[in-house]
Parts: sequence; structure tokens; C-alpha cells
Amino acid sequence: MTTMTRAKGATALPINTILSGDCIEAMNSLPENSVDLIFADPPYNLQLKGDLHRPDNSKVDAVDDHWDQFNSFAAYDSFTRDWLKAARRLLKPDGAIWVIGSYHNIFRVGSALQDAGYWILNDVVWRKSNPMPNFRGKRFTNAHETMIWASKSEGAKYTFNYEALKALNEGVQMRSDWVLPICNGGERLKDDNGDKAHPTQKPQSLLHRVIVGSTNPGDVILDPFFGTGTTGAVAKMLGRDWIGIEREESYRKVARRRIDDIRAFDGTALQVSTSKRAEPRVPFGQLVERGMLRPGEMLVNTRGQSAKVRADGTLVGDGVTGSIHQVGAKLEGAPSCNGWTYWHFKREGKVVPIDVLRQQIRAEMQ
Amino acid sequence: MTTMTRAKGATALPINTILSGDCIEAMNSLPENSVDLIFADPPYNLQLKGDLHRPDNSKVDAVDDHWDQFNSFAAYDSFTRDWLKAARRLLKPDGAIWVIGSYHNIFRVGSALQDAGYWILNDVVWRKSNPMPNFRGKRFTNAHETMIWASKSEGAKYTFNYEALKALNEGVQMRSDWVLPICNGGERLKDDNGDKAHPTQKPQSLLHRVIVGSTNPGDVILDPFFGTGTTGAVAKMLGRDWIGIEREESYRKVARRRIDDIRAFDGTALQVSTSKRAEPRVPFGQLVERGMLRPGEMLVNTRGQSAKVRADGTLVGDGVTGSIHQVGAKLEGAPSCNGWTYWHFKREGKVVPIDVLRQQIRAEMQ
DNA sequence: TGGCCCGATGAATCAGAGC
DNA sequence: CGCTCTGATTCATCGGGCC
Repeated sequence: MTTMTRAKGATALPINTILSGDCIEAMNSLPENSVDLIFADPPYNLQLKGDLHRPDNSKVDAVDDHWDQFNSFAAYDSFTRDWLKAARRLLKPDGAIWVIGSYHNIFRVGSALQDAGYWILNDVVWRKSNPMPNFRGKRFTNAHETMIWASKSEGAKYTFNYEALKALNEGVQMRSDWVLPICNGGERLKDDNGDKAHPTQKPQSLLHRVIVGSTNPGDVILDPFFGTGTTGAVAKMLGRDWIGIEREESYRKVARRRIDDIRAFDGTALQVSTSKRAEPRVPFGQLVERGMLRPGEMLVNTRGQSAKVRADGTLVGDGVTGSIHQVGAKLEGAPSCNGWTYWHFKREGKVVPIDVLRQQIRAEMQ
Repeated sequence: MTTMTRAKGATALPINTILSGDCIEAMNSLPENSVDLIFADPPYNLQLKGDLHRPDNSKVDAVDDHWDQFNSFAAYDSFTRDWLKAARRLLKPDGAIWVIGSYHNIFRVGSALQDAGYWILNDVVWRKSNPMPNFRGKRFTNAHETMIWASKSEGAKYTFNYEALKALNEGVQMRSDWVLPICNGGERLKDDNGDKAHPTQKPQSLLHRVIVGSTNPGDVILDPFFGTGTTGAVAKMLGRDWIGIEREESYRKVARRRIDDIRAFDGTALQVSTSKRAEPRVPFGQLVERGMLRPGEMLVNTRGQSAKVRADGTLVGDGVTGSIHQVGAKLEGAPSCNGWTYWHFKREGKVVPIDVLRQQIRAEMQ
């Protein structure tokens, strides 16, 4: 699988190869100004305390691997500065970098990028369509991760395939928020025991969008935290060259086998990246938040019975508190009720179904 | 509009007032540990080079006000550290802060928050349903902003109205990505010339969700970059007290007029759904004391296993003696168990969860 | 073969009161 | 502060087994 090409300088660039060892040392062994794109999924520095159980008492498989352990923010910052510096040396002047992270580390990474002279082009939010819930109800569902896209320096002529991304997005300009499912099912790589081969494998759809949008065929893409090689797999499919760096032999082994099995331009696994979303669900509470209905306002049904809107989007009526559907069902003595068509509000003497307001929101969202 | 209350210390807290002047000095004049929530929309440190024009050659009205100019990252970081420090002094130990920003500044802010000892709880993405397109087609549509929600320190007992937010989201737990429209139309405040009064006015819907989710009625909310007072307006509507700090008289004037025109929602509309955790605790032994269950009576789980009730409110089953929770956990081999939903008793041939008896007691208590 | 039900699981900084 | 005990808490998806 190893192929060597000559870079501008004297040193060879080991394209389509997985390098072993520490990523900073490995990067420093490569020629400067030789790489078109870097995609990096560094350790997130999660600081997990005790165990976490689901409500059904099953235990959550935590990311507690040794490679994610740092003693302090200072240690993490130092590590981040070092690998970002080594990475920047490798980038061609018009090259770019993507880094993915969560709130645990992404603010450190973003600051370090700016301090190192990179120029941030966008932050892009990966909105997970199926994230793990917050089991204890103590915070918001952690439903996204953040990617930072930056050029090597201000004013660089980075690659951006605007029309290709627009086509991927059904003819509409690609936005900075991408809705994509997490990596599971058949795409999730298993080890010989049938367990997941890597705790944080990224979906190919995410890399597909990154690579289509910010490289051209024949470009060289480096991933210094290669893991099980999603970057290399998608790069190969899309006719780009790649270099991976990975410390753990177990990950390298899985990645090698995976990439060897891929033929270029075999995009069957990527169909999910263009799949259409279902019609957006509009929570009734959003009508209250947006001021379309006031807390305290009365809704009425066709029989003239009424219920009061509360600040959290629940209704109070007939001695019951609950959703528009629940209170409607109670009033009707029915097992269920479509609150959207059941309830009405008054404006200028007229009685209007609340579904009209939902239609307005959907029209804006289109 | 000015109201003064006495804080714990000697200094008065000027609630429901807009303070003028520099936000750091103003914050330092207020008593420490006196504020429940801080919402901050600091300058974004935008670095716009030259004017931006739409495809039809019309000029985009950029954010280039003098208050948004910083000469370097170092100057911006210094400013950020200073106001975050002053803000942290004001927060009650169990208080929290929200800061909103874009990729230009949010990584600096996030790092500074962590360095100052705040503890990040979530980052929340405001996904704009109608953002300004990227006119030049050189980047992704900048379609979101990022908010960071943090407690004053690790382990603090921050306020999170989980059930209210879940109700707002039609019964599904609230995620870290919020889809809300930008502020325009009638909500957008105009100055006397009919131009927009403030370049970055935030939508009320955003503040509604923040305030419902992380404060209780009667709490004090401080906004050190008050602008045209969205925070104060929504706080007043929702029955919270507020303090604004704003340097520009023109913004203060618009904000004062705006907030004076608002009336608060009535008390029952402000009540939100609460968690079971808030309900009074009922010892299982009380069911025995009150004769709702007899000592010697057998309880059963859904698998038909049984345990005997003792006079002191403990159970004996499977060779174990202990609380309803302990014996249930032992039978399931689980780390914990909610005995109230796990155990059932028999009456007239029917199997009834013991939680029904707890509900009876709670109904009598209310 | 199809439909339904059940179990498993995913980058997670996930409790609070009482003594 | 530390220890003990109570008891609250989940969404989307995939795959396997069963009828």
C-alpha cells in the first residue's frame, strides 16, 4: 500500500500509508509545505468521574482510554500547541485544516489555532440526528460536536468547492450546521471480539462533506489522529491521497484492512449524507417562546371550553395540566387528541386554529 | 422603574434598572454573591476587512461599531478575563452564566471561562432558521451562533428546569441545538430614523428558553452588555428581576422605553412543569405505620418473586433484609433500584404498585 | 418473507438529602 | 466534609428472535 512521491524538497512524502508513533514526531519527519488538507480528531480531554447508568440500569461504556487523559488544561494546551505547530509546518501555503471537538476541548483548540496564525474560515456544527440522551436529566442532550475550518494564514487561497456542496444540499447554499447520524450499524467497525474497534469512530458522511468541500482529486490529506482510518477510507473513495498517523497498533491494523477493502469512487456507504429529512417537528412550546402566543392567554375548543397557556408550553384546563394533546384528550374523554387542530386562539374577534401558527413556522424553516 | 433591595451585605442591589458606564466598573460596584444568572452578549471582535456587498451591489450593513474594535487577540483576551472575573464575583455560589458569541470570539471566551474557574455545563448552538447568506460563495453560510452555559464552579448546584424544557420541546428532552429565527419584523427595534436601533439584537425566543430553563421566578438576572434590553424585557415578562449595564445612552433609551411597555405574565402562567424530585419524600415505613400495608404481607415484583414486609418498613427476601430499594437491587443484581415502582401488593386479586399508596399520602399532605 | 417486539448502545465532564 | 441511603432518569436506531 505504500507509495512514495517527491515533494518540492528532498524528502519523500509517504502517501497512502499509516505511520506509527507519536503524531508530532511523525509530522516533523515529513517535508514542509507538502500537504493540502489536515483533518484532525484529537483527544477531547473528557473529565469523567464515576460510572453512569441508563435508567434501565445498564452501564454506559465510557471513553476512559489512556490517550484521553491529561492532568490539566495547561498540559492539554501544551499538547495542542505542539501538534498544531507541527501540522502548520506541513501545510502548503494555501492548505487548510479541520479540527473536531466538543465543549471540553474545542475552545482550547480554537484559541490555539488563532494564536498559531491559522485563520478561521467557519466553525461548522455537526448536529447528530441520534445522539445519546442525557440520562439523568441534568443538562441538555449533548447533541452536537463542533468542527473548526481554518486556512494556514489570513489571505490564503484555500479550496472551497461551493457548487459541489450546493449540489449536495439540494441546490441550496451549504450552511454551517450539518445534520448527520452518528456512526453505527454496519459502518461501525468491530474488533475480533465483536466489540467496537474504536470508541469514537466518526461517520464517513462527515468526512465526505469535508473532503468534497475543501479538496480536489489528487490532493494529499493528512490525519494525525487516524484511529480506524475514516479519513483515509473516504479520501481513497474520493480519489484523494492520504497519510495517517496512529500510535495504537490495534487501530492501525483495523484501518489497514478497512482501507484495503475499499475501491475508489465506491460511494454506497455515503448515501446517508444526502438523505432527505422528514418534515420538521414543531413543538407547541415554540409558539410561546416566539411570542406568537402569550403565557396566560386562553385557547378555546369548538365547544367554547378554554385552557390557559403556560410559559413552558403546557396548558391548564378542566383541572388538568399537560400538553395541548393531553388536555384536549381529557376534555373530550378521548384516548388521544390532535391538539394542533383542536385548539384555537382569538385575534381581532376571530377564532383561529393554532395550526396556522405552526404552518407559519414551517414556512420559515422550509 | 428603579427598585432597590437589600442584599445580604450592606450594599443595595439596583434591580430592574439600567446602569450606565463601563460594565466592569459597574459590576465591581455591586455586592458579591448577589446574582442568580448572568446573560452576556459581549463584543464579537469581528475583523471585517473593507465593505461587504451583495450580488446586486447593495452594501451589507456590517457590525463595525467602535465598541467592537480590538487591536489584537491579547487585548480581547484581557478584556474578556476582566469582565468574566467581575461577573464571577457577583454570582451566587449556585448561580450560572450564559455567554453568546461566534467563531470570531467564542473560543477566546470559552477558554477564559474555563481558566477563570467556571465549569462548562453545555455549549448550545443557536441554529438560525433564516440567516444571512454568504454572498460571495467563499465559505459556508454562517448559520449559527454558539452559547456557553457554565456554573460558577465545578460541583455547584445550578438551576435546570428539565421538565419545563422538555414540555417546551413537546415531551422530548431539550437538545443542545436550538432552531430559532433571527430577530426581525416587528420585534426588531428601530431608532428615530427608522434604522435598526442595535446591530445585533437577539430574539426574545432565545432568552425565553434560557430564562425558563435556568432560573426561577423572582431570580435576579444581570446582563452586562445590555444593548436594547432583550434580557430585561424577557426577564420582566417571565417574572424575574433584572439588572442591565450599557455604555451607550442611545441603547439605554431604547431599552428603557421597550421594557416600560412590557407587562409581566400572571403568576399561574409562569408556573412550569416540575420534576418528581421536587415532590415531598415519603418513607416507605409510613405505609406500614398507617396500616396501608400489614407487617407480614408479601410484596411481588413483575417476575413473581416476593419479599415480606416487616414492622419497621424493611423487607426480607432472597436472603436479604433492607429497604425496598436494597432488596430490589439485590434481586435484580443491579447497582440501584427504585423500590417504589419495582414492588407491588395484591388487593382483591389485582396487583398494584406500591407507588399508588405513596401518591395517596402525598395527596393528603399537599 | 414479513412484521412485531425486545435488547443493546452511542465522545457524558449526569444527585441530593440527611446525619 | 464525608459517609450513607433514597430513588429519579432516555432517544434513535439497529439487529436478532419469534410468530
